[in-house]
Amino acid sequence: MENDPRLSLRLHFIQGLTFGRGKADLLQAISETGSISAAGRRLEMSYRRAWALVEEMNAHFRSPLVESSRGGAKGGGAALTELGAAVLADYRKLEDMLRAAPELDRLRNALTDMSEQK
Amino acid sequence: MENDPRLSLRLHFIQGLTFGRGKADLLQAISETGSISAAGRRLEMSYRRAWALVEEMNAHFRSPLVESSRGGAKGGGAALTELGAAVLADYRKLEDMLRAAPELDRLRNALTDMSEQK
DNA sequence: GCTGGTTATGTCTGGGAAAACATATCGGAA
DNA sequence: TTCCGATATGTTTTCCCAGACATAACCAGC
Repeated sequence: MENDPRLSLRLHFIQGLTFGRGKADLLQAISETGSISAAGRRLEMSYRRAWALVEEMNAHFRSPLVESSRGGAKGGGAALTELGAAVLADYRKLEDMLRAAPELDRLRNALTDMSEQK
Repeated sequence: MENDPRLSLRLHFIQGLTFGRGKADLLQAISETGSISAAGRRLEMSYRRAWALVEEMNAHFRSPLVESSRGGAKGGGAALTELGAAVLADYRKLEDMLRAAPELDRLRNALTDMSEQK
């Protein structure tokens, strides 16, 4: 009952900001692991990249989606802000809505059957 | 009543196939102009690119979305197949559904106000 | 048998994004 | 005061895709 690997939804707003499955999964992984680096490992992306995505999100939203702290016993950590959690939830809602749409099934059925291809 | 320039929806299926605003607009332009090259001009993309997109779509769907003919008085032309029209219509439906969703408004409102930026 | 506009492809190259690599910094705990 | 794991960035390298350019094939009509 994990996320449907066959589909992802990318929203493209003006001025180049996009928000899609990658950022949503990253937010979720951060909220579940408590750190950017652990989230990066889970999603098999470099810390560099995960951090860059977080920075991009924080910059494009009215207030940060992720807040982080350095140092300490565990080296630091990160967590979703209230807005971060809300954005993630809204995105998942849109995903669910899409997944439930009959038009999506029709589109899928129109695709070539890839089950036997590499 | 034109398409919302602030938003675009990209569906990403397995094996690298994506279907988003660009391909949808191209299909629509082909159906309205009757040729790939005219559609490309309208959308300000090279014929090379427009044709490549058509080829990609035709390859990934069970049957072609666009059928074309060469030569003749007008040099040739292209038109949507029944499936092509159906795919386009379904995609627009999904767009509309998304646009009407309250979650999308919430996401937009959470973005930084870009009205005063370059 | 030319003409013209279109479809259909091949090739080359520059730029930009992603990955790889490298540090610097932080601070609680032991 | 040393250590560790995490945050925070700078720099370099790789690589792929987009666009530019070029050319062939097609065919109704004149």
